[in-house]
Amino acid sequence: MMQESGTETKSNGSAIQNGASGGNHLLECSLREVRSNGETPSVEIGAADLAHLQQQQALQVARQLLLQQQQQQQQQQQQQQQVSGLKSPKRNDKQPALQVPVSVAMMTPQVITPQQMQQILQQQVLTPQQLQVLLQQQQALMLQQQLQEFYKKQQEQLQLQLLQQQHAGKQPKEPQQQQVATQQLAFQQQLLQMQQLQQQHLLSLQRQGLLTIQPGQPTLPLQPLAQGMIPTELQQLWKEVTSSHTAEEAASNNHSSLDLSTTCVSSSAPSKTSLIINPHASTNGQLSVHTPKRESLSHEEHSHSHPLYGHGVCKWPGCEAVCEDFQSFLKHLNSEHALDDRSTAQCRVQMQVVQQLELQLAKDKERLQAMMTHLHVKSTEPKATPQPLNLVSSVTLSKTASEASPQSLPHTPTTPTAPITPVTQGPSVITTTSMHNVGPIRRRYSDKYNVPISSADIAQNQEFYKNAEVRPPFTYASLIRQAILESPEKQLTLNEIYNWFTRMFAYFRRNAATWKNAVRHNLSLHKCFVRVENVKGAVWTVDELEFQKRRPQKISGNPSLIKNIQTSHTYCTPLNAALQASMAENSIPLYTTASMGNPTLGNLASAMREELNGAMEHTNSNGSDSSPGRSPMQAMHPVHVKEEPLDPDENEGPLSLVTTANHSPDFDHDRDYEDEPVNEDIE
DNA sequence: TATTAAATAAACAAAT
DNA sequence: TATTTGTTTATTTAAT
Repeated sequence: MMQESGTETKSNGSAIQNGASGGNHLLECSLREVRSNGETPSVEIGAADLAHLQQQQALQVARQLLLQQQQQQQQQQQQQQQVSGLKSPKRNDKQPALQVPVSVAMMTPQVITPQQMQQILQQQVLTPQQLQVLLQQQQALMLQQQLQEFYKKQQEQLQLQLLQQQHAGKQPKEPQQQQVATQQLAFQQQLLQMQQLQQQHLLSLQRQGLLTIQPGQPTLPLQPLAQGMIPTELQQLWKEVTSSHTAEEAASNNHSSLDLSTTCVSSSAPSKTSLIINPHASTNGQLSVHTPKRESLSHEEHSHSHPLYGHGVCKWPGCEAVCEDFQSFLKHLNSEHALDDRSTAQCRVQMQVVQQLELQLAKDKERLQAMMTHLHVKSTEPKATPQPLNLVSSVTLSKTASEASPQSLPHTPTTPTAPITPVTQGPSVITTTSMHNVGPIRRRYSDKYNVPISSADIAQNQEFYKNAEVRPPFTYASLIRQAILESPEKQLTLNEIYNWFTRMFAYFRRNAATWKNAVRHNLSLHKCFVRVENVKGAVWTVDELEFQKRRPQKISGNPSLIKNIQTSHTYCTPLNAALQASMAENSIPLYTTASMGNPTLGNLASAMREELNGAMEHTNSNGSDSSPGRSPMQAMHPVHVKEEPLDPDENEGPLSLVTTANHSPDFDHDRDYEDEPVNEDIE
């Protein structure tokens, strides 16, 4: 099982390399896709033959396009020398389109002439961000134009072929037209993939130091990316972008360019819109939010924390020249990485690198989302396995499962733009510690301090555990406490606790005798649970002080974890805000103590506080002072944390559920499972 | 390796 | 009497 997942990860991680070297595979995949989608059995020529033919044609045409493009560029250069500023008014037309989301600008696609571009650059009316947007737009436009041209030719050829077929086989027309469309799609895919492969190949070569891009190389594979602009313009653009910004700005800059360029390449889905700059890119906020900062720009003064300079080394890709100080670095930068074709090409390569990474990340995110959704859905389906579903094994299986079974989730291609934040990898639900659990689970889940828990996780996890028969990674004590704290009066009868368990966790809808016994055992065992005689019987309450006494488990060997904890500790207030926002986002009713007497958010905060306190105690444990009360959290909810020696009985282990189970929409409707006989099926 | 916490199982008693 | 509730002990497992 682990091996499976391991290899999965591995193959994912090396996707870029695979992409670089496995071009045929990619093409085959796309062709297979196309075939499966649009195969028309009535055509005499085999689909494979056609595809092969088309592939060759596509290659030829692509080569022609490259040559034409170079010729065009030369012509443009000549024109540029002849004409000056004739079309300069368009510059003003273009500017607002840049400030507006890119997609708007793309609605009236216009290729800016090199002259215009030069003027824009010279007069510096645009911010570097805008310039880069412009750059991307131009590339996309040119690419689109060329593709259109390409499609025209392909269509002509196809029609010729089809005519021949008609004469030969008298096939009905409709399927053939469909085929034409399908083939066009295939061509589009092929061309894009070819470009992608070219770039990847070049990238890998360059990375290995096997290739140095020389200016003016006639068949430079990078050329297609720089379509529509002469290298000098690109360089100027890039100079604007790179030299006039702080590291931070440069980072966001990169990001925007990345989004845009990603769109050009990420068109594995053969849609025309994929050639247009993705609206998603403009919604990232990077593009429109930026305000012009030209006034304050003096290039060298800006920040010695140059993104291309660090630890005395030039971080230009493939350079690593040692520069003693920032000044020498700047000299080096200007001399070695001046505005030439090589630097420009390297910039493009870097952009490709980033965009590939982004692409990969997006894919993996989508995959994760699908996995989560799959598990969620799966749990509602009749299950073949009598054993409680093990989360990790499910996750491990989910990929193969989703691949194998068509009934698995609908993949949503629009996921990247969906409001659902992809679940943050790591500490939340899926923990490697929950492995191997089959049947009675003895495993303890010590991910108690694997905070921070993202609010999205919380919402998702809650629903997840509600529907998936996955054992929650929380101790019984934590769960019981949570159940009690969620109740309006902070007290529950045993039966109500049972009901909460079954309501909130699908896992506890079976093996009732076992877990109920455990619940009772925990209630009796832990001092933090206080039995109170009531009119209608006995109820259980939580003694928070006792609960706080629990000895937190040690955090060891994961500084990043501790760091995270500290971070979230510090920013717990924003965290709460984010939490609310997220819950609103996810349409989860937000119960507050004030509004409904339900302490959901308060509990959540307190739960987090507890976890954080515990964590902080331990991060400070080498010192004498655990000082748990000084945190902002504590300021909000002053709870003392005793530091006396602890009774093992009071120790509580893995927690952090509190956050999970808190936002149940039907959270205070005890009726859900109240009268239902709990499945006592398997014993 | 020893210790500890948690899960699990089970015996038992009291209350319902 | 049967079931539920509550307590306690023992054992196993995993983490530290």
